[in-house]
Amino acid sequence: MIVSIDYESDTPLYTQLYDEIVRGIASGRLESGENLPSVRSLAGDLGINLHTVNKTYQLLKQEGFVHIHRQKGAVVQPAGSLPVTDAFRTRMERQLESLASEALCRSMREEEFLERCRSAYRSIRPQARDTHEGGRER
Amino acid sequence: MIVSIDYESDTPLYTQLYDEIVRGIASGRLESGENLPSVRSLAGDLGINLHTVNKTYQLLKQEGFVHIHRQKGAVVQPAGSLPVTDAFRTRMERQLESLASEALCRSMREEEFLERCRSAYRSIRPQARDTHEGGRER
DNA sequence: ATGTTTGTTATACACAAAGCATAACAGATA
DNA sequence: TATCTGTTATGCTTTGTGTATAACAAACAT
Repeated sequence: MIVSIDYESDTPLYTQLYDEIVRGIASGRLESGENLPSVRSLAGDLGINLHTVNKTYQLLKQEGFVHIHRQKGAVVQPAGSLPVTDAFRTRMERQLESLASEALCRSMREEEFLERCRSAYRSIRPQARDTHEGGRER
Repeated sequence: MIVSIDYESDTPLYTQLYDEIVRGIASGRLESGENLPSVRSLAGDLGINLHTVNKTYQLLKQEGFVHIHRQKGAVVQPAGSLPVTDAFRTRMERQLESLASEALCRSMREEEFLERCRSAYRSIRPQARDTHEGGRER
């Protein structure tokens, strides 16, 4: 698993790490049942503190993306096992409306806005044709 | 102009204020050439410090949403005057991919994802039919 | 001219978040 | 038993957020 961290970014390290792992799960690069590296080894590879990685893992556990067993480490949950919660819906709506507002201020038309949304979605799983229920990976 | 601030939110006050004003401009509720309230009066109305409002105005000025003249205060720039910068494109792409990743993990299909994007866009300007070039407001 | 309102700048302070360092504990495994 | 795992506990520094107070300069109304 390759993760890249940007120390210049203004987004916290644990948030960057969280986003990258969620993306990995969504893309299928991190398969269900796979083990994430231990907090110590990942922290060592990235050159950051163990607690920063641990904070990321706690968030992932809290959101249901991984389960954590002692000694086995963090294991990726099946992608379809997570529901679309109200909290996620609300957060998504808020972020989208914020983006749409700025896009409108820059006179980006609905077409282009939606095209960018579509290409963002497809950039995560370029190979997926219709992957909603079954969970067929490859 | 009505702005609501949530003190319980984890997003900073100046960011909330920024988002609300940008939304106001995008929606047309804040028209081009209109004056924003002074930093002191808005701070007074919201019950927050003048510097917090000033920080928001500085951000808005920096991004080109308003111009600031002494004594006249902050005036809203015409909505079409802002270009789609590379910085905005990059930020939009990053946020969309992050949202799409989580949506995919929750097995939200492309249809629903795009439908939510569309409804977010339209919720900003419910009346706009095709407002791309001319800047016809009403 | 004078006083008021405007944005602007400068300090200082309190509080929380982020990140790091170090250490220790408990469970699982070889 | 030794080693790896996640976990918890302190302590510390740096940065971001928000407030408080004060002062300055430009524009405007009287």
